[in-house]
Amino acid sequence: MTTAKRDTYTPETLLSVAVQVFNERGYDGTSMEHLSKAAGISKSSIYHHVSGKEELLRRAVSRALDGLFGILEEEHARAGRAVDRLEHVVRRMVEVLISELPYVTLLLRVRGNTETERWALERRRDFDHQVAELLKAAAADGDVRGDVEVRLATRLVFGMINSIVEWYRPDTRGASGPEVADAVVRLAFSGLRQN
Amino acid sequence: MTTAKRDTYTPETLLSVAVQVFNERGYDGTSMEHLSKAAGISKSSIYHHVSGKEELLRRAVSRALDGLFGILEEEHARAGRAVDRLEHVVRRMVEVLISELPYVTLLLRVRGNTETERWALERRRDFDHQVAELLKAAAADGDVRGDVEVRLATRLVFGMINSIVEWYRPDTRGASGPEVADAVVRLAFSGLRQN
DNA sequence: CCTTGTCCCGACCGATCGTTCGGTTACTCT
DNA sequence: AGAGTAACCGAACGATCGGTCGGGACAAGG
Repeated sequence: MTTAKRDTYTPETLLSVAVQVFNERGYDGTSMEHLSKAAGISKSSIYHHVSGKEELLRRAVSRALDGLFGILEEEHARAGRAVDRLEHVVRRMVEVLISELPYVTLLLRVRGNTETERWALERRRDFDHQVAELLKAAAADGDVRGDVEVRLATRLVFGMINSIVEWYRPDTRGASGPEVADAVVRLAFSGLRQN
Repeated sequence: MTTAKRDTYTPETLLSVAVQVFNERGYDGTSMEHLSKAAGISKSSIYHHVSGKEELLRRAVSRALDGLFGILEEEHARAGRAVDRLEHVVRRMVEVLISELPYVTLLLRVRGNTETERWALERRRDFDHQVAELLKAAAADGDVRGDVEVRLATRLVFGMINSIVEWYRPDTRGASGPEVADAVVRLAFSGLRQN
């Protein structure tokens, strides 16, 4: 059997390169030629590992979505007061965004041109909806301010969180992951919490 | 002279159609064939009105940038206490985002593949920097909470504002423009203001 | 009438797109 | 050594890309 493979390209190593290029040039703006140059492999060789460009996209957004949906299954997201569960989800969203940065970045830029992209958009909407329900429950408990519509507040907080992919870079000596998570929670909840 | 033109296509009417398609499919994902179908005009006829695909992009992002930079020249953005000027800029940003929605949407999705896109990114950075200076001044006045880094807070508030283009639709009976502006200001500043 | 200029079109250009194919290299296993 | 196969490549595929070209339809001015 081939238990010990030579460390050549695998779909995973190829994926990490592809996602990086996708994020720099945009998915539509990236050609297979671009990918082959970045990976140091011939264009046709890519097809030995993956079925095509769209499979790379599907693998990437799947990884991002798995990370996000995993949050909802964590204990702190399932038990306790709604507002506390919400805070946990928000903090963990930031952490997942940062730990899976390139994959989530790609997910958040999907437009819906292909079947894969539309599937990704649908799952995203599903996730957003589940978090919105959490915020609605917190509002029903009276733990969240009532002068801003729940639906609107959800979208704005999501916007704040998701914007992290536009500027966060792990190498710079700027704010670290936990620092960012703290800042987001503080900023979001000092606006959301009832004083 | 041709003082009274027939109401055929102009660069402006063409632009509004193009921007809409760009936002649906992405700039790179939109072909001139797509544009010609959407505009009800032949592909080659488009070149009678504009020099090409990139000019449409340039016109669109220019319009968005003009709207944003116009805010900084308003009196309420130039005189008064820094925190009040900041609040005015934030509110007006939301209003401009909504009034010029498709153009700003396109601007915020630019990636930097062409010279035009890189120019747009540079002007965006310039605008962001000027608003960040405003927030820094408000922090120096002690009007903004000090437990979140200024640079980080700026980016998060920008993220919240800019996310509006991802979900706001003028036709739905959801929150209206002023309502959204109020919500953003309230959410952002109850987290930013010193209590 | 004829000219002039605007507006528009189908046909076509070279380049590039994502993908396929035939074949070569290089490693693993017996 | 020889067989088998995973990894890789250059060349080429049909399709589509952004853009060009020569000319037709039509209204305005003489």
